[in-house]
Amino acid sequence: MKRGKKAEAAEPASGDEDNETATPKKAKKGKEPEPPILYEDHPDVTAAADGRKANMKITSWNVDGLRAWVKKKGLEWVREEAPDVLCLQETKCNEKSLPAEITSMPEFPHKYWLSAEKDGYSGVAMLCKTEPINVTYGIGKEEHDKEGRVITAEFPAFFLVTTYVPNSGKGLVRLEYRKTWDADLQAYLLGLEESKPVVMCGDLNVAHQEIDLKNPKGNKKNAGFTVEEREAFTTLLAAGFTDSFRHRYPEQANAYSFWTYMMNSRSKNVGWRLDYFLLSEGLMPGLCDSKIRNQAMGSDHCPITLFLVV
Amino acid sequence: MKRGKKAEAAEPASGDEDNETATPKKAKKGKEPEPPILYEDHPDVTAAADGRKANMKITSWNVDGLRAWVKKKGLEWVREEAPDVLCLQETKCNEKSLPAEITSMPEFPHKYWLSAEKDGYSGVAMLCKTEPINVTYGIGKEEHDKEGRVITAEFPAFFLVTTYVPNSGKGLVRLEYRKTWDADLQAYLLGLEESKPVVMCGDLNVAHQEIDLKNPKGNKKNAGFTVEEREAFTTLLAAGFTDSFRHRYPEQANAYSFWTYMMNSRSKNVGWRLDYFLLSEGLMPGLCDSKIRNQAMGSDHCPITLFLVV
DNA sequence: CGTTGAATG
DNA sequence: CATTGAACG
Repeated sequence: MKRGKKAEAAEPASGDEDNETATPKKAKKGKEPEPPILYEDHPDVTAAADGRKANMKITSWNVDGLRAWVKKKGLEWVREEAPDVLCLQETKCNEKSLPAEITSMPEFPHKYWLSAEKDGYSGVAMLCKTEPINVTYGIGKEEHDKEGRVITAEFPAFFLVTTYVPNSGKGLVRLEYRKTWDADLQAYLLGLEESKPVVMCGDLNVAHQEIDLKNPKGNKKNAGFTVEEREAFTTLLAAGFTDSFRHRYPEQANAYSFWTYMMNSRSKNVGWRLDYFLLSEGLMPGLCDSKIRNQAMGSDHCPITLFLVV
Repeated sequence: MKRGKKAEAAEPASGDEDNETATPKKAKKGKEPEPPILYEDHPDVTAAADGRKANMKITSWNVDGLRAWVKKKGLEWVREEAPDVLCLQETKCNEKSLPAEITSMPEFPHKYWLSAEKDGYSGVAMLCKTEPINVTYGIGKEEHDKEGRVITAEFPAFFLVTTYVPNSGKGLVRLEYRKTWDADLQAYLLGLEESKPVVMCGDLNVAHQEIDLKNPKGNKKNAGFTVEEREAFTTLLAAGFTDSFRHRYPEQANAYSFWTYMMNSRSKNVGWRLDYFLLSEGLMPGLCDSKIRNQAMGSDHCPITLFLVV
């Protein structure tokens, strides 16, 4: 496996995780600038606790419109990052309209696309350096599958599932649908796990705990931070999945992967952590690092990257 | 009255109109570049045949979206042109969304806006240096007036009507409505004329004769060059109006005011003359010049300018 | 605030 | 080909 420059320059894991996970002193006055996000300054950890080197680098990014994101040089960042697998959400692009810059990308000879019935809505993609054993689309329920939200790739040691979870909408108009989705997705993942461990990544459209968004108090009635969405996430973790970022950085505040375009939220780091890598129990010993690439621009989400040994 | 630099630099009318109206030799081979449009190189004529100097300069422009046109520096051209009255069509903007650049323009202290019921559709405006005696909106028929297509300003010596005539649509789906419109507009104009002569300007959405568009043969079934639209225009002229440009330049070919954005039509001068100043009989002795400003960019139409003595 | 297709021209 | 508001986020 080839890895990107940053990964190759990184030192192996060395017991310095305590520093990385230290919570910076919280600014008490509302208008003061937030403390820097220290974990981002740390080099990627590319070996597991047992010393094995990562052999799988996976990046996930909600691109909020693939065509605009390509124009904004999203692919140049991807080339630098050089993951083995690139998972994209909210492509909003059917296969016939894909820009040549991405369909012809030689770094990823194996490309999988899924779009919604409705044009310009939802849509996910997975691009791979090495060919998966098998690739499937959707989760086997027409109600969900017409929205183009899930691609599953089977690799020798695990399933990789990328998903764009339905937004519950303004006024929570789609929260009921979302609850059906959450139950059906969990059932799907547990089904997969009967044969192999699973990595699930993507825009899960929920901030799990108060630490996962800037303004928890004001958002308890808003899509992405309702009790229902948060509890479904808790239930999924209880069923055997681990939130890899939070596992690595249990106390890290101000670490977000989404900022609304409105009100200059990103420059003020008023954000949400909505993008995740969840890992089955069996994969946890191989977890090297789980990072949020909050400097990468081109969407209202930033990419996240997982380093894994399998 | 203040006039623009170009107008003040122009010599008075001097009997050289024959040169201005000479038809350039027509290129016979289809792919050869069209001859230059000679009349455009001539200075504006700012006096009438009887020697009186123009005291009214009126510009009309279909801006195809006022907000985009402002961003494309349409107003800078207007400042250079410095007309006494500026008539705009297809503003596609309700009054609350007007850019400050135009609502605050000191050159035109008197501004009149009309938009369609449907947002982002149709809409006309009239901006004046001096205040009209009276201004009215529409032509008194609800069916037409909800589309925001006519503003009438009464000046001491004449009515000025600016209009955006309904397009008959792809497949002529709206030709029947257009025929109603053409009849009703003519009735409206003749009603005005009973008290004062009339100048009507705007996007009339018809090329009158074969000379008025590049490809007459191919457009006989298309909106803007159907027999019905052309005959309605002929009927209007027969009722006492004169096409001021064609009167001044009776043989001038390749003189267009509209080019579709498609197929690089403008760079090839594959266009239509759709924008007009029509004058009542009584105003004809005061006609100085009627020009097509085909160098002005910012829309798929270019502006036209009338010089008049009243 | 920003992306997308639909309507309109 | 270009502008606009609607849907969605």
